[in-house]
Amino acid sequence: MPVIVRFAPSPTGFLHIGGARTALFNWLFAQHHKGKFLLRIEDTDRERSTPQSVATILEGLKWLELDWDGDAVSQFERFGRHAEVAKHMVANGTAYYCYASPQELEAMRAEQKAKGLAQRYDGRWRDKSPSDAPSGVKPVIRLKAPQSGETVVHDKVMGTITVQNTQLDDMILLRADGTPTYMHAVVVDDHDMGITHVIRGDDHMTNTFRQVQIYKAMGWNIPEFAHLPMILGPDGAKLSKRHGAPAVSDYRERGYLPEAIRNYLLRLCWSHGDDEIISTPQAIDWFDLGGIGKSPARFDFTKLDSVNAHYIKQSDDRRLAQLSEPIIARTLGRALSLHEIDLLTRAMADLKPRASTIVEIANQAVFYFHTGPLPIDDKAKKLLTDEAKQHLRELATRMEKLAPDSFTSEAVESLFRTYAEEKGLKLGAVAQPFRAALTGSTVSPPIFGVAGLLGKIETLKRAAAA
RNA sequence: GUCCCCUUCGUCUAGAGGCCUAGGACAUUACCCUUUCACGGUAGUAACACGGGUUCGAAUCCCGUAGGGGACGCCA
Repeated sequence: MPVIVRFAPSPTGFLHIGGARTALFNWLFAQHHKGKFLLRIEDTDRERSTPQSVATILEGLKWLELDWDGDAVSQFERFGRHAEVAKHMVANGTAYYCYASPQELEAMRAEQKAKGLAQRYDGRWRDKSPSDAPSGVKPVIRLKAPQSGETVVHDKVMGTITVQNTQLDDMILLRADGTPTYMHAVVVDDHDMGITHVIRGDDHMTNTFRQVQIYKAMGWNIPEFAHLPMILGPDGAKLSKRHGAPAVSDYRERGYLPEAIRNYLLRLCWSHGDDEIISTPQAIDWFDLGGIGKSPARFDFTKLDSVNAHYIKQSDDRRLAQLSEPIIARTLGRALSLHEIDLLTRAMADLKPRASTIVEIANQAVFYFHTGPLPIDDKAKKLLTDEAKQHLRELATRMEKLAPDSFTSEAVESLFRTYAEEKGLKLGAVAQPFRAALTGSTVSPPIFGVAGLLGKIETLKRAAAA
């Protein structure tokens, strides 16, 4: 039987990084088994669902390159089918109408809480006959859940878990307005979509018992379940806005590469021996439910940085230039010319080993593109002593003699080395002021490479301005 | 409160009763490389939550305790 999985976000906000992990695992599982990865938007909550959220979520998935099969299914649009199934359950005796008002139920729960009891629906309409129905009240449909025995779930991650049926109440399947509850809609949709494996966050773990009861009431096949442990913030609390970057789009803005996010997320709660850097094709080949751990993982931004740094080093220079250009443009207040983008691309070999995000690359690259006076930071200014400037002037005279065509990093370097040797100086004594003059900073890519890239005219201009 | 789940270095994890003197990665410390910062290389610090069992032998199996997370909506 072919594998069919789904990712089922509710469109009430952005794509959460935890949701991205769930999507990734589903996608990987489908790829591994050459099955299908479907997308279903759980938008039955009309109050909170928005089209913008749907768009944001789809955009996030696309950015992560987690392509789904077919069109995204809107759960809300299937409400007729949900009602049909609920009514069928009433007809076959596994569900019933309940006329209790929300206020009445709230009072019931308050009383249970006051008595220190578990808060559960007490089944007050379970055995009443339809003739007892008050007129003018729209009923909800509730599941007639088994009141004895136990419900067992064989989870692919958590193992076999059991709950006593006395712990579960008669949940609502269909609201008074005829729309389905989440619990009901998930089961009907998963069944109709032919979902074979339900892979989701373990906040749904205890819901699974109730969902299994619906499958059983309808006599449907129960899919396999795999519940993924939560992703926690660095402090061990549930990952949220407070931790800085809950949304997938945050990572994009901060200069992370999608393949790095995928690799990092994969390694949270899943492992393949000691392997850390795992390419996507390799991940597809290796991914299995058995490799998923049971305990929740904390999100570690530092480790993400190092994974990202790895993928940046591997990345194509042209792509990196394209990705960093908009950030440089924002700093400069103008777009880069094609010629400048070409320069940026050629600088990338020196830029990328010293950056862990695209944003860092961009920040380190800005100095190449200053056309006006170069801003020089305080540390760099201290390097430009009178003595250093004197050396720079002499060196400039020597550099003047190089033809523009032979103004290469090698040529400039050997010129500097010769000069330092003649004067009995350490290379750093002339290279550092040179760096300050060309980049305005004490930290930069190798300075002779910078000079070569900048070219004779710009290099001498900056040296003279210092 | 009731129920369900989880617990190995600071963090992510390897580990399926003897291969464990508990391995790897990130972080961290020292050194090497070096024109700066990085990259890279070498070495080091650092963990089986606690208490009982079972067993010749337990990080691994069982039972408690503690801590953490989740669920208990006409939200998803």
